[in-house]
Amino acid sequence: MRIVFMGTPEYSVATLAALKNAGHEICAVFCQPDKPVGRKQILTPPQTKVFAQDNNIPVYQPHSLRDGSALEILNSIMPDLIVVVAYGKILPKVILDLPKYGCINGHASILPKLRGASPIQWAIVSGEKKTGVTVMKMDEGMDTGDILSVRETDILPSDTAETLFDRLSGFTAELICKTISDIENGKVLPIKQDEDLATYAPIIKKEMAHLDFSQSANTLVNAVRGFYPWPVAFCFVGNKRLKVLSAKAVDYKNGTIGEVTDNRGNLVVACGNNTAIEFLIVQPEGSKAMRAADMMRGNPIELGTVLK
RNA sequence: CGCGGGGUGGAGCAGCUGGUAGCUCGUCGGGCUCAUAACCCGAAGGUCGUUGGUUCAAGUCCAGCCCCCGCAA
Repeated sequence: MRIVFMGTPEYSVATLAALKNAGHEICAVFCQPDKPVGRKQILTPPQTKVFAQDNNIPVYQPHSLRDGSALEILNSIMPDLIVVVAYGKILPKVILDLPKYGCINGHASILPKLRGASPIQWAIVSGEKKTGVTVMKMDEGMDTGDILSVRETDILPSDTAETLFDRLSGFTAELICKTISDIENGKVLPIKQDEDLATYAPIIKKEMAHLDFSQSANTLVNAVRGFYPWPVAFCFVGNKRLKVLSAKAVDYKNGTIGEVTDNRGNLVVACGNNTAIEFLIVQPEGSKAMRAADMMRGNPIELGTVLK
């Protein structure tokens, strides 16, 4: 099949590679423009662009899909299908309608749950027991298209957004390829989404990862897992930021909300509902990540200190 | 020139007013104990990021360079 692929980050690359390996003709890759990254603001190309260039696939990075030039390009390509995975832009109707088989999207949740930009993180943060990927026929709404196929996976206690990204990235690649062959064979059965069950996973802002110790320890642990490796859950010790990369719920002994109740060899903080959380891996401002016990050795936090 | 913290034995840190390095932990050996993130004794392990400078003498002052990190974007 003649396919145009739209996707930007590392997460999308697995699908792009799988499509190519499946023998499809990737006519073009669309991705976001190169962006300045990090402290040095080094202009960095998206991972899908790197892959495309390595494989001699034409790359387009339009700032907008609505100014006509993208449509012009697509018209000249006349793809059979457009595959979208984590592209980061809304496709206008004229583009949705252009390919013979329309546009399909791999979304990292079991729709209609967790529509939106950050379904993987929110699945963990909100304490879901399972999640998955959905391939849908795109329409004009945000992740509202008819469902073509689904694959589920359990969220393990050891999962973080990082591990889940990994797993779902692979699932998406497999499911997209399978769904495409089903489309070719006329075997797909589009299913409408139940609007009443829809939930949303908004784009994540750093402030959302600010730990609120009035919540219960399990909720906070979920935040730590879901916001890893970005933006990383954090709190403040005095006026110093402390990132929490790994934590677990432990038995509550005493202490008011946010109070350090154990600082001997480990770091335990009292949380809401008479729960307590132990920080395992932390990163003090200006330092690298380290075990909490190590930090306490060189920079102990006194018992009774209240973290915010 | 966006703001800021930092590079010291395996880990985390101290060493701010210059005179060859200290703390907590870990490691190794030994002891004590029913037992312990317990305690006691002993040991190994550091060209103090790098280059140059000031000085009788620099981890400690000065200049340049490299690297790591928080914020901001």
